[in-house]
Amino acid sequence: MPELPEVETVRRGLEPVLTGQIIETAIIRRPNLRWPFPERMAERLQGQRVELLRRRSKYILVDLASGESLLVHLGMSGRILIHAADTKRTQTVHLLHGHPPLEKHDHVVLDLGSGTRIVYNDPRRFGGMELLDTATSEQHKLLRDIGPEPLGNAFHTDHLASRFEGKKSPIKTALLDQKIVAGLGNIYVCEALNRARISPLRHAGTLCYEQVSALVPIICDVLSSAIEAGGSSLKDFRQTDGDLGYFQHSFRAYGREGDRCLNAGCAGDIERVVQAGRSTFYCPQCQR
DNA sequence: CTTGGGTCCTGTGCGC
DNA sequence: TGCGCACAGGACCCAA
Repeated sequence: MPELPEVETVRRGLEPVLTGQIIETAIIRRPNLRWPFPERMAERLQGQRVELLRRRSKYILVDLASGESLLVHLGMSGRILIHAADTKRTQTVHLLHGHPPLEKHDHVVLDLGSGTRIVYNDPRRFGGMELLDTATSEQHKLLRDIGPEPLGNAFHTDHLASRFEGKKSPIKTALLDQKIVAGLGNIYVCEALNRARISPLRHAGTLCYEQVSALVPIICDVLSSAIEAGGSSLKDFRQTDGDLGYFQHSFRAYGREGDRCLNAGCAGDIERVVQAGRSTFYCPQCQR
């Protein structure tokens, strides 16, 4: 599910309610997600003050006063929802903070000093959590090999061109490779390639410098626009307040099989092919 | 080293 | 109505 824009949307939703707050209680309701939860995770979270919320690629990092950071990945179906303390319900139902009952797949719950409750829900459990040292977080196994942030200064034509040089795999696959550039997933790769009019089937090494140069700002634009729209909601994704993202209304390729290509002057139709086991949507007419 | 395929897991929607 | 299958936003691991 969540690619960089969705993860950034979640980070921005959490930032104002988590920053400066104390995690009073951490409830961990199963032993693992994709991998086991860290040793004594609840104890290491409880009583900690949240200093900062960061994002690296598709990971959210919650920096704690202890010098550790909670790393969270949402996998395909992960969701984080914020439940504000409900004083009205607290009075009428005599609950501590009036939170609704937990649901299926609510795996981790953080109760804050403010009474706000943060709930991590993930039906498919492809997500994961880790606790790592804040100071050396960039060197952690999960983060150290990840390529530059696409919205940062290190992502530029020279970088991408050198990573594509001699590469035999299709550019679609190359852009999904987190070691080349961080945060892109199936949707935004399809969208960026359609807008750049580059075929997803092209071997990455065959792009000329001018094409790479055109692609870089298109990737930035697609991601920035999607963040502004609160991400894309296909089925599961929700912002932290439960709202839908709405960038899916701006899709020009993803999920539009059989529909007309929206690129200026193009009369082609979007087709679906499978690459490396994943659907690719593109216009064979204008994407070359 | 690179590359492609299988795998983890649950839910939904479709054709029959 | 019910069943089986395909498919879903990710990414690790391993064989070739």
